[in-house]
Formats: sequence, C-alpha cells, structure tokens
Amino acid sequence: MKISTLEEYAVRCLSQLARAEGKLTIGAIAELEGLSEENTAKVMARLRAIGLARSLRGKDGGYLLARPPEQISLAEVLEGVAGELFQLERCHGDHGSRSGCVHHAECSLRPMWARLEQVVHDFLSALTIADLLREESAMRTVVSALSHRPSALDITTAAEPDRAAPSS
Amino acid sequence: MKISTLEEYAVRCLSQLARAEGKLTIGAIAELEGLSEENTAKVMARLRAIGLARSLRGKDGGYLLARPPEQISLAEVLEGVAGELFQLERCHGDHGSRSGCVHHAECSLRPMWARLEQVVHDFLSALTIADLLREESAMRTVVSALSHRPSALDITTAAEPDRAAPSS
DNA sequence: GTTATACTTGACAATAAAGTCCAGATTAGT
DNA sequence: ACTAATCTGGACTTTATTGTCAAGTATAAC
Repeated sequence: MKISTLEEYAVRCLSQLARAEGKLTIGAIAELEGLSEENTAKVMARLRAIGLARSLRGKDGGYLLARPPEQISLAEVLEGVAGELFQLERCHGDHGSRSGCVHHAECSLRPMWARLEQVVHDFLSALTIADLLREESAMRTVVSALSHRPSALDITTAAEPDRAAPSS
Repeated sequence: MKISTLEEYAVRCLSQLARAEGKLTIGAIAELEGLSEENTAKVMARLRAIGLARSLRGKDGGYLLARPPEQISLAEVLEGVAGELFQLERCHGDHGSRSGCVHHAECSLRPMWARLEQVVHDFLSALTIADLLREESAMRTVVSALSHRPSALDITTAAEPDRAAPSS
C-alpha cells in the first residue's frame, strides 16, 4: 500500500502552483520540485486532463490552477490521477481458476476494504491544496485535528465478543 | 494509492487459515482462494518470513497461523508484507537535480502523509484476522463502528480560516 | 510572417511488481 | 531405506509503472 510517484508529484506540483498564485511554466515547476521537465510535463498533462489545472500554450504560456486552491481537495487530486483509491473490483474479477469472487456469500473483506477506502477518502477530502501552503508546524496541527478518534480499539460493538486479550 | 496483490493475498490466505482452525497445505489454500499454487507458495513464504504463519515440511506438512487469529491485526499483515505503509522517506531522497528534500523548511506534505499513514494504521490495527471470519453483513457493522468521526470537515482549528466556501 | 517560447503527443527505455517454473530439501509412513 | 507428499529458494517471464526523448503544434511579440 503506497502512494504512487504520480500521485505525490501531482500534489506537489499543484501546491507549487498555489504558492505561485498564478502561472508557472513546466520548466519552473520542474525546477521548484527538482524533477525533470519531461516528467513534470507528464504530470501536468494528467492534471489538465482531470480538470485540476489549465494550460496556456505558446510563448508566455504555462499552467495555472483550474480553481482556487481552497477548492481543490487532496481526495480529488489523488483519486483523479490514480483512479479509485483501491480496486474493490478485485472481488469481481477472476482469481486464477475460479470465476467470480471466491469470497462470495461470506466475503467480509469487501466491507473492510470499502471502509478503509472511505476512511482515507474522508481524511483527504478534509484537506485542500491551500492547506499545503502552511508551514510544517502549522500543518501538523491541522492534520492532527483531523480524525481524532477516541482510539477505536474498543469496538466490541457487533456479534462476537471474542476479540481483545492479546496476552501471550 | 492501492493495495498490492501481495497484501490482499496475504490477508486472504491468513483468513483461510483462521477459518480452517488448523493446518492447510499450499494446494488447499490455493484452491480455496482460486490462486495458483506457485503464487500461493510465494505469499505463504512471505507470511512465514514475517512471523505470521508457521510451516511444517515434509509429508503431512502445511501452514498454520503463528498465533490465534484474534491476535493478528490487519496492520501487522499489511505492514509486514509491504514494508512501511507509505515511503515517507521520499522526502529524504533526491528528486532529480536537487539533493535532499526540496520542501525543506516549509514541507507541509510530510505531516500530511504521516498523518494519513497513521489514520490507516489505526484503522487496520483495530481489526484482526478473526474479524474477517464474520459474515459480510456482520462485518459491515463492525467496520462502520470504526472511526465514526463527526465528519472531520470542519477543522478550522489552526492558523488560517481561509478554507471552506466551495461555492462556484 | 518569422521567431522564440511553451505546451502536446506518442514512442521508447528502464525499472519494479506479479506470476510461473523447476530442481532441491524435508518428513511421515511403509 | 524407499517413497510420496510437501515446503523452499532461485531463476525466469510477463506485465505495469516510471521516466526519457523527439517531433509536432500553438501563441505572443516583433
């Protein structure tokens, strides 16, 4: 489980555009992020394709944010460049010999992955590109305010009570 | 951002061992999961390497869980087979021309990724292999009880108040 | 309209991940 | 011992992801 480089670069390039408060050329973004121009071009093309950046061609051209940075959530960025967060549809394809989901009726994995996806989505939805312009310390505060749950370790809510007790 | 096949297979194979309540051969696991034996062997070898499964060689051999399923969290499984959830160390390597993190002093991305990793970790830590044996509907209940935060969309906690307002 | 500056696009190369194959090692039962 | 069942480990193939390159198109400025 990892963030792809495309996803990370997308977030970073957008944050540079936000910081610049205007137009930046591919060359400038590449320089700011320490990436190659070719690679940066690819990232920006993708961001344009999913409607998060706009491009101006020709002399004096460059890229700008398609919307104010406060209106671009990180969820949009990551989900935009990478498709769905997870491929829940794994459950629907073939896995070797059998057709369809091997975990048919009793597939408890599906709701688990789905919920994980939602947890991640909720977290990312609450952050925008504008948030990334904060100083690292300020960001830490914002981000730790997010999803400050009461530990989540005591979910003896449903059916069986046979969890807990990691004793030996 | 996605779950690797190794991660998914690892979870599924462990859940089969838990369901079996004992020993299973690679062939049996492969059959149950609809995977090839070769691939299953690879997955199980990894699970053995990280101490989540034990193997018995020779005739009448097979695999068993190293611990009771209630004591194996999904976090352990995923982090075990995939290394760290994210490579936060991306910030420390080179990105093209520059050495070190291009987002030096003002790297607000680092706490963001770190917090995301923690959110995911917390979620996965609260679930065990034993939980995966529930029926799909029961699992849905358990899992939705996890991290039931009050929306997380109103985090005007820190510094700037310039978020909100996605009006146009 | 010519030129310099920039984005665009598709093809290619390098790398990493996923899956397969096979010869070897280990053990229970005979 | 011998055999059959079973895991083990390395090498190999296939596929997906990343990154690079070059030829092409658009636009502002002169």
